[in-house]
Amino acid sequence: MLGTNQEYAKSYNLRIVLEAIRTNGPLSRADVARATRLTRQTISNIVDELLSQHLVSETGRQQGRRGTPATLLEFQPKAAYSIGFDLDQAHLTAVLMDLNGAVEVRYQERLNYPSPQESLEKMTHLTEQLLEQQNLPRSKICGVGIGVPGPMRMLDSAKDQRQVINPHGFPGWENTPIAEHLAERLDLPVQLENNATAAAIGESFYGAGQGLKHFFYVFLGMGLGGGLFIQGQPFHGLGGNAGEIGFLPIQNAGRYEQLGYFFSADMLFNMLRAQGHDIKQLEDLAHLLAQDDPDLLAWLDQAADHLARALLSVEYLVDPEALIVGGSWPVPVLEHLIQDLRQHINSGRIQHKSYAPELMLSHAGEDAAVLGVATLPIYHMLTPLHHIHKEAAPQSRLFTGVLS
Amino acid sequence: MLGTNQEYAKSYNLRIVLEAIRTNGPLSRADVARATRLTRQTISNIVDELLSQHLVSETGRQQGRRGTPATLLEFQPKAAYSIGFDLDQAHLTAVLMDLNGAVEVRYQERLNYPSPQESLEKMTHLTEQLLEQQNLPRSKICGVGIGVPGPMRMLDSAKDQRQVINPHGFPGWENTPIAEHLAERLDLPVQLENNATAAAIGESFYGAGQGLKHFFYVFLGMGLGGGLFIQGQPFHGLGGNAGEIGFLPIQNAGRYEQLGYFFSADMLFNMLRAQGHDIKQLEDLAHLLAQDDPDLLAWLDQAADHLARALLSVEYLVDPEALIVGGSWPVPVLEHLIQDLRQHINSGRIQHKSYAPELMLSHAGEDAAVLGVATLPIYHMLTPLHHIHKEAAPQSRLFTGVLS
DNA sequence: TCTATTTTGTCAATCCAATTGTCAAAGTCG
DNA sequence: CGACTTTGACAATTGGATTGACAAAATAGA
Repeated sequence: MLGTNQEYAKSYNLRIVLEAIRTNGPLSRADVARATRLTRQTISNIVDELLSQHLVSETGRQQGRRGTPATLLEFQPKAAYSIGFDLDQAHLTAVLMDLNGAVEVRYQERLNYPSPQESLEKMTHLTEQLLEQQNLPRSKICGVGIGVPGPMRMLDSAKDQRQVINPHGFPGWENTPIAEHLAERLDLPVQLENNATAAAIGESFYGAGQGLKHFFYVFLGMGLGGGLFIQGQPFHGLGGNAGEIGFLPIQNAGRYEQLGYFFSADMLFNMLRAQGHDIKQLEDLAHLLAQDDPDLLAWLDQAADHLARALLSVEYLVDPEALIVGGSWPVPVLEHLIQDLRQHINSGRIQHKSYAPELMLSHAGEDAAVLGVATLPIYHMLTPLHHIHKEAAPQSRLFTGVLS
Repeated sequence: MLGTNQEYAKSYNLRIVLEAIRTNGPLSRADVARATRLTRQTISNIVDELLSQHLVSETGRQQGRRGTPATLLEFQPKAAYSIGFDLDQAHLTAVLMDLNGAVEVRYQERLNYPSPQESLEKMTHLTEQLLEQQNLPRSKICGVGIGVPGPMRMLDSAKDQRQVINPHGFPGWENTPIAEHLAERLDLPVQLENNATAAAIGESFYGAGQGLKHFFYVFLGMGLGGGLFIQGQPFHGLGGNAGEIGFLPIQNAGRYEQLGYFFSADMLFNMLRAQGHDIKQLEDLAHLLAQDDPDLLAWLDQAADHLARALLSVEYLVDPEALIVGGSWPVPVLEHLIQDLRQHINSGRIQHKSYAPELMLSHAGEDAAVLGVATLPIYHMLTPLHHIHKEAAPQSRLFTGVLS
């Protein structure tokens, strides 16, 4: 229960102005003033600060209308960069992206259940290498995001601090404060998030979720994850497990089973191998689908049936604008699943509803997780503060003078 | 995407200070300053305004510690009153309550599917009568809340304007702008809410939900309703139907059925009457339960089984702190249902979780709906603004000078 | 008992960001 | 070409939080 003051109001306005230019730009100062209901003078002052930080630039003038031609302001995506690392049981994927989400460098390495220590080494080394290769000063990196599979534990709900716990089928990672360790080594702010939520954040910032207030994100990787977006913000719930539909108990043949059970890639691989298929990784599923393999199709259909029921619950409980399906599955397989899902959901939706959430495919493609993870520091730096009281200060390394 | 300024920051601080005193009072100015991280001087100024509006009063001094004895400030619940009307197919219930939620007058009348016109007449008349009886000037009424069963439609999501649509089994009420009509007649601000959400708001403000950030409220009346609280605020979703679990499709014997079907009081009454019981209204169920009536027990158990699955979905999707069960059922029947629910939920929760939401009974008792409805205007008047931008102005009639 | 210390709440002055008002510049409309 | 619009900056004002100082009133400890 904290009060606020001018300073916090200012940092709020700063972010609002920057966000307006970023998402609707190019805009003139007068445009921004109208959009935010602040005065032109106020916007002028704020824009001066943004210009001096090179977060926006003046690009051209708008002619054709009456009056003085307006000076157009544009967001400068190369003002800073972000690094994302996505870790799972079999890969380390890294990405360097600019503030617009454009990938400058992508790197991927196959791993075999890496330990936290090993991962830490690799991430440290990769970061230094990236900075050198791209000739970027450390001060231009606004932060590092790490994505891990599986649930997190809320350590300090005020600070939104979280830790990895019990990542499903990923031994050695229990209770590892990996973000703190990497932050110390790199002297950069590091954010940790489970890769499903990170993908949802990425989708909301750059992808299909742009502009949506409420949506649910289904993340398909080696398992099943989910992320819930409410009021334009990721929602974690009490313990940080909101949206984790992988653990959802559903009734199957009379007894309860976790929904994630029907989406275990390991189990699918074993089943397919037993049928004589040569399957090593998720990418291989695209081949099988192209051949209309009946085993895969049957598995997909059953999975869709169960998932559809969970999504119906989401629809009626949360009443969202969209259900977005993404993850590291090959895109054709995702598309097939979405078709299946659509059928199952429609047959379950009895009530004649005047509207229904849209079921759509993630824009990010198979790299949804890394892209999401890399947006974490950007999101924290740029997103408008939703609470303007005295604690809502963001921890962005860059532009602390401006955006804090 | 709106900016903010000093004025909005001030109205925010005003509410924060009042809320601190209301919920944690009595407090000294210095206490409030520490709690809000504002300066003592700022608090002094704000408190002066609250004193002049009689929203708080100075009550005694705190001795025993070092230093000047602190002047204690206390919330003044009689500074204003609120009127609530709960309408359903068979009743009109009215309540006059003070800002602490204490009921001054309660009135109930049995009705038989009243039309909007008839209800409007009755509510207008009752309001005038209440004011006269209690000798209250109109200016002391901060607003009127109306509760109706069934779903609403979001008319203007920015202004949170909503209308009744298709109330289940309540003909003549489709698309009725009842709130606007009553507001015009009474010249008072009127808020409309479905009674399940209203009950949840009441519970969060005065009852078991006090202090909880995220909870789900199950409302049992003539049908099944629900309300979702997120970040301490009622959450409506895109179309205003979030939490409406009555429409949730669940699988039963191979085909989908709406969850509300298993909670239809009309169908229960018919069934019990066919068994020879004399049942007219919900209150009569208490008798049957006291006799351990097997028909009722079986019905309750089946209902609990289905509801438990929905609540499991809530648990895993939203990760709330509590699930609260309330409504207009007799309290003993609610208690029995909760016992049943607890068993069913525990048997479904496979994952070994380190914590689980608490399943609890509403504090409000059988009047949960009216009490919740009457808190609507109070909630809107007192609750801290969550968005401090230029549109978040509250429409409270009273104290507009202060709290807007 | 007396002094040092702590704490409260107010007064006065300052600070800071948004607002108001004005105006020159630069275009379009008729 | 003159009337009108629109932009963006300058200057002065406003309003609310902050800072610093202080008197008053209590307790702790000698």
